[in-house]
Amino acid sequence: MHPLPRALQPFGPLSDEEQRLLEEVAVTTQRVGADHDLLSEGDNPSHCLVMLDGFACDYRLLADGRRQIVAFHVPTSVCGLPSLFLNRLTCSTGTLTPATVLRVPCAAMRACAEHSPRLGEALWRAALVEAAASRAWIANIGQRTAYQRTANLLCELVSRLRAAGLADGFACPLPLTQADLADALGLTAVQVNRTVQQLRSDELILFGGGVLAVRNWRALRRAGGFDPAYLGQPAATTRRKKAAVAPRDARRALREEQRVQAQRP
Amino acid sequence: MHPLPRALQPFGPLSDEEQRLLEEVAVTTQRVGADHDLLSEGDNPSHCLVMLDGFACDYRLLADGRRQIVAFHVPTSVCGLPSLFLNRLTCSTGTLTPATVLRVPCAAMRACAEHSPRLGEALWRAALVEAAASRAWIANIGQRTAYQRTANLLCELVSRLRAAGLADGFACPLPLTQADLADALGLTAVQVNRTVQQLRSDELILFGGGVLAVRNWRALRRAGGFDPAYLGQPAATTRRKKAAVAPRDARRALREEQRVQAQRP
DNA sequence: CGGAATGTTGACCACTGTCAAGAGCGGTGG
DNA sequence: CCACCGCTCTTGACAGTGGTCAACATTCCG
Repeated sequence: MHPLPRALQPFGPLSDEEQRLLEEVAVTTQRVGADHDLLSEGDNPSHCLVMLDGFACDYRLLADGRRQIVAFHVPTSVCGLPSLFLNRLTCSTGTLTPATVLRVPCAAMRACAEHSPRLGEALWRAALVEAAASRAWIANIGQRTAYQRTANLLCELVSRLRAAGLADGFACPLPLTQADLADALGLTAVQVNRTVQQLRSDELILFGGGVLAVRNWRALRRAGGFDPAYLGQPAATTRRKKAAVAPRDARRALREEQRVQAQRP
Repeated sequence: MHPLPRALQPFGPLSDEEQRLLEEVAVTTQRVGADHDLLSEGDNPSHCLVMLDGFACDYRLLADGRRQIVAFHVPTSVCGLPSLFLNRLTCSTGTLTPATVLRVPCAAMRACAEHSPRLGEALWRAALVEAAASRAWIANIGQRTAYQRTANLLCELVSRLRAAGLADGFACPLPLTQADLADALGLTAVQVNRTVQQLRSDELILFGGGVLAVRNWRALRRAGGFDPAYLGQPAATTRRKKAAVAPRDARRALREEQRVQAQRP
């Protein structure tokens, strides 16, 4: 199947005609090397992109040169959706490995969306799922320890690579350096190194040579508190119904409970 | 002006007819108390919301009861855009103070967007600006110290409240507890307390009694490395053109430069 | 065969979390 | 009117996660 309709398919079924429409829109591909900026903060790009091959990320550079990666792009990901309707990007997109991308003119993409509502909805869902992932990313960095964070991120990457059909079971290509992971996790490369070693010695993963293999998926998920719901994939497990308690009360009750249990012995 | 068109106006000019359309769609308001969930993770709500009065936030609860706030909603904010096209929310929205909200049926909102492309684009921009804010939030939490983070968040809040017309110069209502800020910043309440005190003693802010007053806007902005571009507001200052250097090279060069400077004395 | 990028390790320490207690303040009910 | 209660803010002591710095090992590539 053509890469553009395939990239949007997870976000809503498309008719044959809609697929053909998309195929006509996206015709130019581009090969770029590693560490190459595909989209730059402040630009007003005329194209958005589909990753055909290679890995990329969205990142923001701080004044002191530190880099925060805010999203990863794996093959089949659509990048640059903000440029469809905003005239100034607020974060950059760069490759992490050599990559091949499909360039899709924004104007044509918008025209398609206006012409076919279902296609427009698919684009909406793609953007909203990405936004949901960002919010999950915030919670990951804001609340979890290095070990938990790393486990969680690896879970996300494996899930997405599996969904993209790039994994062999729970093993997948993951040509990211530990420094890349560090910039994504808000940690230093040294700390990521130690954390990865611990994940290895806990027999949760194998990671090296551009390949990640999960040895114990359940344990890795639990370690990272990973819930795939935000990826837009149907949850594999049954969701437990949340108690209908006001949030602050719930937390208070929980703390109370823990205090009581602590007094128990 | 009616609150719904006013909420969307910053994201694209609307014709009189489009404004009237929106007024007809949004007719029911709702008063709720503090700490009340407006939208819950896992739900498929039939309405999205416009904040008329009061403060709210989007948050995710972790398994251990910790809360990460991923976005604040101030009066005039639109909440719940994801429910327009996703059938399962992945984060909750709850009030932080008593609040009044306008309930907008999702189906009607979608119909409006389909009927009027300009209106649809305004919705797109609203969602994309929110997504951009999430990414900035990630960078804030991932890379900055408590002091910088807090300064940055306060800058964002003041900017948005000013844009909403709720500020008097650089003073604005901000009825958030230090615990709320802590949950937003990925810090503890104790640490936020100490940080706020430092911001006060540095004569950057006054904060208390539900009011925030910025005493030194430039210094606060510098302290937080705040760049308002992502809020969709035209940047107040001239943007400096970024050097056309590959990111990794740029960082390497920067580190090199710092090392050299460190050797200087 | 070098040289650069990446991964690994150790020593040290600072920022931030944790725990605990107390102060101030406003609301509520007797 | 006052006492009480809960929430928020504040402060101190202490601990620990993770950062910094620096060196070395290893792999990859031209």
